[in-house]
Amino acid sequence: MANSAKLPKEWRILSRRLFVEPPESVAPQLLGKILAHQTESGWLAGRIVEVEAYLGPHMTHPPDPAAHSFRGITDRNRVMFGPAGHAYVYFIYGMHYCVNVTCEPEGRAGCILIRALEPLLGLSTMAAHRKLPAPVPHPRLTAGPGILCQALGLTRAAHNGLDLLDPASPLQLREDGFEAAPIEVTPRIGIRHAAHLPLRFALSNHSCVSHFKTKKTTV
DNA sequence: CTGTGGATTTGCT
DNA sequence: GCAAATCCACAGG
Repeated sequence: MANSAKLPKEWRILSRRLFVEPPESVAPQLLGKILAHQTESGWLAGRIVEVEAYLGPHMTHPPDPAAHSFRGITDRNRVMFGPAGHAYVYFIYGMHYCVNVTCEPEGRAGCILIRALEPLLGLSTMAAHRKLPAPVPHPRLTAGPGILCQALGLTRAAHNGLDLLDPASPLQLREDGFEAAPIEVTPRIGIRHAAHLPLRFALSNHSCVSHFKTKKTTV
């Protein structure tokens, strides 16, 4: 009973216009926005504090071989080629889900990986999803692309392809007027290809940003 | 603190 | 077969 049946009315749904653009320009604008998931135990929500942009195959200056869309459409990545503002959820390393927001006009791929949240709503349910005894330090709840999906209860089967900008959707992106600054820009984490591109965006010095290891690069 | 192995889907070679 | 947009448990210094 601790969680809300409704989201605060001052949290507004984002405009789809924002997402019908290249992901490298949308990504920094997602910082400070809110990802919210409606579950049987109420709404779970967190503020986005770290994201990465992944460019579609139409982008050649530079190309982005790290993106799942780089070699074209597959069963897994199909929603990335659909309309903007939808959820692309994929399963990785046999273990974790990661959630992205699709960008670009329909027919073009491009997305933004949500890498870390600051928990806002439903913290005890998040702790239960994480199988950790509450109270859990906030970074242990949602600082990382895999664990934030675990905390919010997101899966490919249930959430891949959902419209994030529909007020009737169980998974939504909203804003509350939070000013996201200052922002730091760095290379992306955990990739080998195009590892030098400055496509990771995070709120500077935020405690819920993920701890990261940079991999060996091949390109 | 550092390093290593395991969980086991998806898609390319 | 194998690498990947990850995380955690556990071993050792």
